[in-house]
Amino acid sequence: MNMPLRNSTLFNAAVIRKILVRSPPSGFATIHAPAAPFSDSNDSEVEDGDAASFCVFQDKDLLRKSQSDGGTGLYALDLIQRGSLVPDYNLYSKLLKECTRLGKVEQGRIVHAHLVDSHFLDNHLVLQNIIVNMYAKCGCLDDARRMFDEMPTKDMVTWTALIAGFSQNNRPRDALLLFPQMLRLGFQPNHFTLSSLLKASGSEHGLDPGTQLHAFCLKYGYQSSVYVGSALVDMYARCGHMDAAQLAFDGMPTKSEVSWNALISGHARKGEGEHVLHLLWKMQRKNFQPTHFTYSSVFSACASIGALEQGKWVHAHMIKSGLKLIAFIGNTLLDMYAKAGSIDDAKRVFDRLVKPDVVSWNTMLTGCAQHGLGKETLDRFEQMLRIGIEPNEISFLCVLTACSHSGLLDEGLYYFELMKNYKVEPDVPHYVTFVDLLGRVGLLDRAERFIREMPIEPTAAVWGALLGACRMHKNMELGVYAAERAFELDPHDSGPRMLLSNIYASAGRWRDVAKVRKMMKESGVKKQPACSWVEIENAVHLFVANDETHPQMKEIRGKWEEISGKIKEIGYVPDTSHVLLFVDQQEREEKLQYHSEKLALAFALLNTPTGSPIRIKKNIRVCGDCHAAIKFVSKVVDREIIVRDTNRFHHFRDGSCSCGDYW
DNA sequence: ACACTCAGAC
Repeated sequence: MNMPLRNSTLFNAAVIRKILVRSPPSGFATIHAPAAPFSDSNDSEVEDGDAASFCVFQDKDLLRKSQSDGGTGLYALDLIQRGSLVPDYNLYSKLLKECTRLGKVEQGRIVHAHLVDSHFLDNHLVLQNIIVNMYAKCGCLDDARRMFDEMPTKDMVTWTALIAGFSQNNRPRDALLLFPQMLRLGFQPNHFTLSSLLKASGSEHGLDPGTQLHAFCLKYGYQSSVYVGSALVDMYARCGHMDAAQLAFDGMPTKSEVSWNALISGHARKGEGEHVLHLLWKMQRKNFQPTHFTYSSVFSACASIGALEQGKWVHAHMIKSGLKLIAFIGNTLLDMYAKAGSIDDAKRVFDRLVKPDVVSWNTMLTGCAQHGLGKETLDRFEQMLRIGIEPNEISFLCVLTACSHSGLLDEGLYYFELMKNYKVEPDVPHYVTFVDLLGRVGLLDRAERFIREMPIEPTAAVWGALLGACRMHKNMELGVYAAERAFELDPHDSGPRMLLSNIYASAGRWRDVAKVRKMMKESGVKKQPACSWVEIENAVHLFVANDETHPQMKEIRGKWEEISGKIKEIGYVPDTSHVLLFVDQQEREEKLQYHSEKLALAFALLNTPTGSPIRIKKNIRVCGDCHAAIKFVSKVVDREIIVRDTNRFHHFRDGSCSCGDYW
């Protein structure tokens, strides 16, 4: 007799029996009615599943009664147990499928136990498969595996259910390892299996498994399946091979929204905002409706290039299309507004989320921290704890970043300690941020000691943080030491060398500057070219230092000269220590004048209405001279100027900056 | 009768 789980320790039989034989809940009349089905809500992510699960009961009366136990169907099981409801395959499978859909494993376990007890499961491959699938979908992979192992006969569905479980629950290795086993036993993968396996082979292990699977698909002709095709597109995109992804996409005989989304999200991950917007437009022209996935990718693409206007436009488009603002997409929308420079819009989106999750909170915290709202970040974090949202490592990283950006030493110390209470292990980024905090407030020696006493090996980034602090406080000796440590650990990063040459430059040690530059050249380290961009009327304009190529360059230079004259009148003195060149004072000043952010600013002043805020994005940190200049400009033109650099936002208004000259 | 592909915070 085949009773896979009868004696397994998976279930506490006593407990289950107790639940099964308990008397039906009383007082139906006092049970409050479920939420009105048509209540107006922005967020429809509220599980409507409880209502749906009632449909397993044909009997209206039974349906109403079953609501009393939350619609889980336990009441039905009671009836089965008492013999007043005769179970059949249909009822069992519907119950199990509902449990799967709603993620209610505990209820599913009870149904499972019941099936075991009643011997209904014996030799019933299909039901067994449904159970494997239920555990796998609910993330109980050990249970799924156990069930799988105990099944004397399996078919492709069994294998696929387990493989899909692993690949959907972030265990790609386990999914891929099943493939050879399956082949060895003579099972031939079909398009169900292959799409799951392809999903599991995105990036993590390089291109190898993916291409092998691709060969498999070709051999058996499965590449024409929409599922397999989309999974192929996604796999190549995740491995960073967008050309191969495009090829796979073009080769699909029939496409779906999912195929488009896989392609779009690939480009979005690469930060190719323009192209993503182009694809969104193209997708619609081909009569495919953008879905939540599509918009989510598009918003994150807009976030990465800081395209606020285009993002807003897409947002409006989404609203018009009738898609609701569910948490799924709300988080990326929130992130887009925060990253594109409008923290107020971000807050508005956050306030409208009905069920903000950890990710929503973290996104909001990051936004506040990056906009220099240190106190607010901490307040929100405390609020999050009060509400009972469990903070994770990213939450703490946000909090530490906020402390660092706002120079809140005591708070930083407190939260670093607090991590223990929430069983969050500090990782490299936390150490980097903490060193940054100590360094900024001038505790350089303490920062160094902290690095030495770290329980994990410091990385180049950790030393880099100390180096940055040394630059700020002009401590050359320690700076050089930190730079050397950083070089050792990561010879390919140009960051530490740039910082070091900055330190030398600000001390006027031009010889050393030259030495570092020579080193960089010899080791083949390439400095990332600095650029700034502004978005004006749905177009992004990009500038590099001393740019000559922009069609409006003459006017731009003219504008800057005019502004530059005005700010000098009210006290701006060019700080030429940021120009690392062996040139005379005059020439240095000239080079400085046309840093990319200044060009972008002049361009924006020329092309935007008076009084409107100006948003500039930059791919490296804003230099000290530009920072000083922009402060004066904000006063002279009486406008808010928002600059996003790699780390944070600077809000310039009326001659000062939100970062408190501290970045 | 059961199984598959597409978002997000650092």
